[in-house]
Amino acid sequence: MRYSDTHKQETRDKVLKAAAKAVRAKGPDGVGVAEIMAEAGLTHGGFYAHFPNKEALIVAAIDEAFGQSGRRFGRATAGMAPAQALAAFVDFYVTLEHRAHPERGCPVAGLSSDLPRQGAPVREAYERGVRRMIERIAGWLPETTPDRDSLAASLVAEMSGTVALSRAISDEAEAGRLLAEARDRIKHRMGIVQ
Amino acid sequence: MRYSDTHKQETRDKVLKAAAKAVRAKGPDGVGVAEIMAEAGLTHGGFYAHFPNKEALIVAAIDEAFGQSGRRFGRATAGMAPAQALAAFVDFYVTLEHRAHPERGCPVAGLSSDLPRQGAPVREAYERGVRRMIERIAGWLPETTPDRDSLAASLVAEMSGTVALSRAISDEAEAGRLLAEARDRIKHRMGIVQ
DNA sequence: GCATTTATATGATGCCCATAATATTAAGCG
DNA sequence: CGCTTAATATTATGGGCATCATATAAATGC
Repeated sequence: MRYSDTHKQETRDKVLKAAAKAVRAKGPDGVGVAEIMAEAGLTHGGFYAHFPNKEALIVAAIDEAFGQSGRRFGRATAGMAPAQALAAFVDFYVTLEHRAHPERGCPVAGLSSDLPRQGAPVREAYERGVRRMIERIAGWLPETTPDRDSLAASLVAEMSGTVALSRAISDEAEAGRLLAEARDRIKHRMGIVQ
Repeated sequence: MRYSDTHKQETRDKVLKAAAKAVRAKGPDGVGVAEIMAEAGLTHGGFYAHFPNKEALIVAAIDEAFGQSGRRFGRATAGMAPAQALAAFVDFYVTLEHRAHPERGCPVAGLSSDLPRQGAPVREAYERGVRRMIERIAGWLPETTPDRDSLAASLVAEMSGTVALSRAISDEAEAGRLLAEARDRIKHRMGIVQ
């Protein structure tokens, strides 16, 4: 059927958003084409009209996932001075909310161990996203900070590692304490002594 | 065929070791029973004489993997005073060598994003291992440290997060710099200012 | 040295997956 | 208004997987 000019684009977008969610929830290999299409309200047959193969979808989904969580963090820190933005970022990232929702969370926290096993195109998409995240944080650090990129990478490692670790702790209250203490330590390390 | 009394035990052990390796290399869902049995020099049929099902093998493999890397770290820090052991641990963990070999590395760095998707028994095995690792590190921290367990957890998060992050950086030299800088920062944070 | 026993092998079943070929459907042009 | 065309659905194919039933083989006890 010949749909409106924008229809295919809209469908592609729905598929992509479903994939970005599913990929974070179940990992690139844990999710199926048919499942994603169903989530988007379609059947699996039409998939290849939108993407050449599953890997291309995963690449696009990783980009989309980084884009989504980037925008989300952007909103949480909009209009703030660098130091405030940093603190707000930590308070937004290192939380029980983030622990509970990998499907809409940061791919670095949710996909770190899956990615090394993926093919080169997927790994490259992930690496691009990681770099963007490190640069964003580096930009918030005082210009006088020695080795800003290195500190930013270290902060990304600690924040994502903390959220990942908190997901291994089954007791929610205990995980909450772990996250709260980590927030304090991280902000302290950033030079934000509150 | 009736083998010597210890033969079945030995076979189980070979299967388990193959699984501990494979699970870290490919993730719990990325590895197949047949593949593991082949790695152990057997065919898939005999598997169910050793384990009731795949999940039971994964549980045992996670325990074994934590045990292995625990012993490995134990050897790297044997006979050292706590402060030296801590430093040696960091120098052993946060390395290109560890980045390059997930299959014999720490499960916290290599399986963090896979685990939340596993069934309860597997998650419990992982949680036990994580706790043992945190306790080991806490035991090395000075007794005067306030909140030793919390600092230990924070260090585990940063170390495992750093190794995981370094696996996303394709350029080895750049990954090497990231790891070297992280080692310094982590030891500094532990109070080991070298 | 043969029968019993038990570890491992072979082969089968049923399910899920990615991909592809073909069929169906309806929007909008003529 | 009906034909063309493009978007999506249906169905097919081939492979991989966990699990299980059955077959084979060899070491020990008699």
